[in-house]
Amino acid sequence: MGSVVAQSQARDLLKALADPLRLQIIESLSSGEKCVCDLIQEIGLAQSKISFHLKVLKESGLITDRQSGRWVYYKLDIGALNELQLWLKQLTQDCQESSASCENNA
Amino acid sequence: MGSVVAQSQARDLLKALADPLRLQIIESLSSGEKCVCDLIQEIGLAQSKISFHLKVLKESGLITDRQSGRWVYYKLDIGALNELQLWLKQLTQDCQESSASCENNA
DNA sequence: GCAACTCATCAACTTATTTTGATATATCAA
DNA sequence: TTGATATATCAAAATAAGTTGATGAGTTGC
Repeated sequence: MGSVVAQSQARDLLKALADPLRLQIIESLSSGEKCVCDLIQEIGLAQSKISFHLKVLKESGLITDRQSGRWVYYKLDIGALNELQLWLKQLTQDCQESSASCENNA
Repeated sequence: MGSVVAQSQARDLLKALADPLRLQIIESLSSGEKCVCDLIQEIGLAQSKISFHLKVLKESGLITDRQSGRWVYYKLDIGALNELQLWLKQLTQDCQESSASCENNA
């Protein structure tokens, strides 16, 4: 109901995460900052493809970049991940507050 | 790294959530169980459209349905939301464990 | 300067997703 | 049974997203 985390923000983050290749990148970056070349090697796909998805992730705010010489390093932005966590937490709370209206099949 | 929550599961949930209309439905259902007719009224869109997205959400496991007479009621499945929360939590933990490799711009 | 290297970008193409409008199925009430 | 209501489904059209291969821009070492 009274969402603290904007739906539009959550939507952008979710959309950015909703791609298998981008998830791979995200999970790879969870073990530390990497340059594009590292990601290309690790994931084993065309450079333009990786760059395309890095751009999407960057625009969503999930990752940040930093240039050093010829290399560009990317890392996760924990703030964005926290926003999403918060949004989810709210959702489950709202749900539980509204008279047992949530199923639990976990 | 050693992910407890499968990436593939997270991906399915993220993909299902990554649509503005489906997010609207999800947020609407966070205030309680609703029939399709309620959602149509609330959201103000074509029935086939709503039904289409309900199906996607149901297939992802985010919602469950129950028929009662001519009506079909949908509700959130908190278990799925918890899975996603867990996945996110792991991600941020992995990130923080790997030597301050995460940016915080929140 | 020049060549090699890292990465970004772009246009054309391919693929996936969503929307639309129509029709089908099931339930109920009369 | 008939007619109305609620929802699902489907094929076609529209839109969006991802891929590909090529080119461009900045950086470095020679």
